[in-house]
Amino acid sequence: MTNAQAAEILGQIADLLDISGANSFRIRSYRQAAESLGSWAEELEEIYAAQGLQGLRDIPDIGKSLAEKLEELLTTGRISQHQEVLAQFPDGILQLLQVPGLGPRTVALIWSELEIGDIDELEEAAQRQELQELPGLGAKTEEKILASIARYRQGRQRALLGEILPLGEQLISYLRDHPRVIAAELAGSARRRRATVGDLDLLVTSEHPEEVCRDFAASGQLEEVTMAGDTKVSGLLAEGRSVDLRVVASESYGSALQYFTGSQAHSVALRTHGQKMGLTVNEYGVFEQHNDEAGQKVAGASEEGVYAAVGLEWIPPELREDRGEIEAAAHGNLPDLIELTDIRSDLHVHTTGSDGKCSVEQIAEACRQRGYSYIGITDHSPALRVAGGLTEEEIVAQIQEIARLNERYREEGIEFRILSGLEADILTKGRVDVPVKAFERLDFVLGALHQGFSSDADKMTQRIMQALESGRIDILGHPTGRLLLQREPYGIHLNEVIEAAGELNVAMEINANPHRLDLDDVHARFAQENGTLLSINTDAHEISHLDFMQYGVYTARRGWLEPQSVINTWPVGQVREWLTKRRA
DNA sequence: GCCGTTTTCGGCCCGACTGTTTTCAGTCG
Repeated sequence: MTNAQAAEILGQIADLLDISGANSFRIRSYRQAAESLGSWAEELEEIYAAQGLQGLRDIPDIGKSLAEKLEELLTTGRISQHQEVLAQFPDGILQLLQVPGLGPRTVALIWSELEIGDIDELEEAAQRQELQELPGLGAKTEEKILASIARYRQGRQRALLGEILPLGEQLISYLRDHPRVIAAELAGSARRRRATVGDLDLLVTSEHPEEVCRDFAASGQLEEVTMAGDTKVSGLLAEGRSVDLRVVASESYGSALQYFTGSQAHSVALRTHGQKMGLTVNEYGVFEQHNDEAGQKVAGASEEGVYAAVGLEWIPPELREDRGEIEAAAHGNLPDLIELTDIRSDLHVHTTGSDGKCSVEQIAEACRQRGYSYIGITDHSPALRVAGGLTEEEIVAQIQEIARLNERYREEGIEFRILSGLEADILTKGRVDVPVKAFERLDFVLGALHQGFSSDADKMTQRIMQALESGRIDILGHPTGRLLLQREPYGIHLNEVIEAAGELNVAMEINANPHRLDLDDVHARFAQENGTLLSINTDAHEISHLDFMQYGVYTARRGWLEPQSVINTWPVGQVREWLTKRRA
């Protein structure tokens, strides 16, 4: 039972209680608990094993009642209340809530009146125009529901940050060029740099909002315009992504930016924090409260001003998930977050030696142009034949080639070094696929799993542990094997692995490929808190992939990482020292 | 159902938009 699975069950209870019309604050408790669990790094099973019920209660938003329900879940594999509320409705009812525009009240209505319990039935009823007969629904709502169903079926609900961020930046750049636009900024989860993004939120300030809206709607930037008002335009990109543009006045720009950046949980926490100080925070500004009446406006034009008005340092968007950032900002304890410019190297790079597209020299040169001072070449090991794994002789030959290149850099007075590495397969039983002679001459080894993903969590964990304990691995690459929106992480006891890596002085990778981002933010943070080192690498197979580094850094920032926790922000001498000490 | 700078009861973020209404409920972010 993972935390994510437990969170899913609490979320389902919340949804079902919502449909059955339960007390809204009770429902919210389940939602908040689910959210809290979803971003809690320590596994429930471990917490419960070590500290019992009290340990569960120490998790934010888990009180007596929910702790007992989680205990039931951990010991019996189910929550009886969950089964009970599930039994009240047909199986497809939760899916109905996924249709945009359909909320719990409407779902409850169509279930009680028409016994509609899944999307197919809903679509048929809408086509027969039965929905518009219901109280509170009309022909227009019915049409909207049909359109929503079509969109729901059309595709993925979220997209990779790596796909959507460039699109968003292109739109922002268009808006900034508009003569009537004073400022434009990407908001929403894209600004928070979440690994996946639902839709794009664009925020603009202008003295002539209607002109900006009109021009944006007519610009052809959007494939389809679904709503065009005087301060708001909504539409779809060719890729099917929905886009919302909002135009606000300058004096509210900071508040609006804060509000549209979210997360919702962060905004709620911020407003609650403001309330305690007698201040009302909304998207127009921060206002003094006088007996329920809105009073003097004290901030709103800039985001910094909004946070300052409620006694907080400005909080970087990546941290705005209600994971303790407000308390940290109140005490001046926000982390000194890593930045892209802190990165001095990339320690996971492929060449034509295995399955890469360019030579050692070419990729080294590209890294040098990006301002790095060293890189680590890590082609695949012999066992990974499908990816052109190097033989022992080829590894030795590559080491010699790298030595020659380094010699040339020295002669030419260029401050740049190439480290000889290997992406070694972690085989069954934890054997690390690195030939003995090669191991002695390699600067470092990045270990990774490429097969046998389906074995159970205990076995997988043991396999990784053995590999770590062998001393043959300096960095553990893409630790969970997840592929965003495609493949779940393989079942391992990740925290045990992170703790073991900390003890054995092995660095955990944040693989910066936008499909992976593995470790994720939550576990990266756990690693740093545990004193485990990290390494942000692109796993580049061609030169353009080196630009993935930004996504790794975003993930690291979302995990509260400071530069000193990340080995490839260190000078090459420090990395070499670390490697030498490790091997000793 | 959670929680405490209004601590063990009584609150719980806040506003816009839409559609179906004639004063409001539902949904969204």
